[in-house]
Amino acid sequence: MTSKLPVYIKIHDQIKKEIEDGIWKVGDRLPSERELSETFGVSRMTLRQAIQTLAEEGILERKIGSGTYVARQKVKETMTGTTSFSDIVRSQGSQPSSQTIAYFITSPSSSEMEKLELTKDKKILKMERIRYADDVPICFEVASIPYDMVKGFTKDEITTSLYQTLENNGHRMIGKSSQSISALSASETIAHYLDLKKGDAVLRLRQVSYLQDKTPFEYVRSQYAGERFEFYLEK
Amino acid sequence: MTSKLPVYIKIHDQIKKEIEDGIWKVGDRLPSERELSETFGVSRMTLRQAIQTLAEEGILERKIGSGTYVARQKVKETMTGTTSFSDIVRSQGSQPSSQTIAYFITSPSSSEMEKLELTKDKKILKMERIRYADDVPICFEVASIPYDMVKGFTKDEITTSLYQTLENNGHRMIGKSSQSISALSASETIAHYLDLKKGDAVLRLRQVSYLQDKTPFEYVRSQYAGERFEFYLEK
DNA sequence: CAGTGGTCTAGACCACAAA
DNA sequence: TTGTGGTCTAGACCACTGA
Repeated sequence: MTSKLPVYIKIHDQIKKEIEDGIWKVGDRLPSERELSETFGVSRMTLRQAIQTLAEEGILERKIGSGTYVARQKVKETMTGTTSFSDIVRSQGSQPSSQTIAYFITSPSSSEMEKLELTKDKKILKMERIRYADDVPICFEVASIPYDMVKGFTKDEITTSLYQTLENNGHRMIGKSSQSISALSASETIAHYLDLKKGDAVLRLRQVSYLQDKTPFEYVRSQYAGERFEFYLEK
Repeated sequence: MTSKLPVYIKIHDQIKKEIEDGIWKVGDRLPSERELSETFGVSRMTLRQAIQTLAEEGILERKIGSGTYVARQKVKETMTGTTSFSDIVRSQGSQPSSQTIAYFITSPSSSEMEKLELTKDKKILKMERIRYADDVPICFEVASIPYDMVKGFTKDEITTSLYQTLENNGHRMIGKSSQSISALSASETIAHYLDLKKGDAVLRLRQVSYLQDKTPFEYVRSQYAGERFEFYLEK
């Protein structure tokens, strides 16, 4: 239930929703903190905490001596970035889908412990899946997530859009990610998954994603069918 | 004067300094918020603001029910997104070099006309070269540049660092670039250049670079030995 | 000038971690 | 159970903005 959430989170969610619903438009000035605190029936400090989180997310903008305004919405790109498979596929006019090969909780390997900054007593959620564009296999990926990070979420919430779930339901702020890209020849297993011949060129992407406080929350290793996929980047 | 700074900023600075001075070491638990607020002679809310900013900077780590700890420092500043081959190689502790295979002026192909936004009466400067790290071949690349853009520069100015020459000598401001990355199998020619076997996995990078006024000034197609090179990105 | 966000106080109760 | 950080209150004064 949402009723156990802190008040300032609930206020945060409501104001955010009101902006999304168009009640407040870009550039609008919100009522003053004193007015809002009265409206919501909380102290000004609590109301300020809600405004604070919204400001950190870039949704609101505070101006000393003037007021609090709805900020112009910036690139939603930051949320998904260069590696959201679904968005890339959709932007090319195809339909993304995926098949989950494995989904289980286990202990972290040494590289997972290092990348996710975990101790060996922690558990991770591990997922393996094949991703498709219009039913053509494009990518095989293995994702590892600290189990503590997704405890309480449904499998669907985790597999469909982890980023969105963490931000909207988990109130975690997504930060940067570091990635490395290289090429290699397909193993027999990968060739089978991606409908390739063994030895065909494959693009390997390793990605560690972090929250805004620098806590790593996802380590993904992907192999893309080289001839069927391109990464596009802008700098 | 520091005296006009908010109290919580001054407390922030002092705690940060004490950590830098080694009074608190990584993993140490700080006194509780209640103790610290008494020590500094402020309310707990004010003290919490100081702790808050330090936590956001990753200097401190809070643990509910346990205490506040000095976080392990994770610096590793963002390696800027520049896909400068020389910089990447140097950052990995190797020595970059290159061998020019071809360097000539010609008419643009249709894809070059499109990417560089040229008409067919314009000329381009075309360069082919192999790039090395510590004398190991890493990459074969073909670069196309509108000839008007580099008229008057020496061959050395163009091949050594085109970006620097354009900015310093040409007074052109470099802007964004768009890139695509995919994987393919090495052709016989590429295999020869990069000391690979035909069919080995190769990373292909296509890059169009623009000035700040959106004028394209370089179109580069590179093929990297897949097993010898990785791209690192930060988003 | 009046109104705004920024800072600060001195309390309080809660959920959680560790002993 | 004790102590911790997390949340929350009902005030207060400040520096700044804009009319």
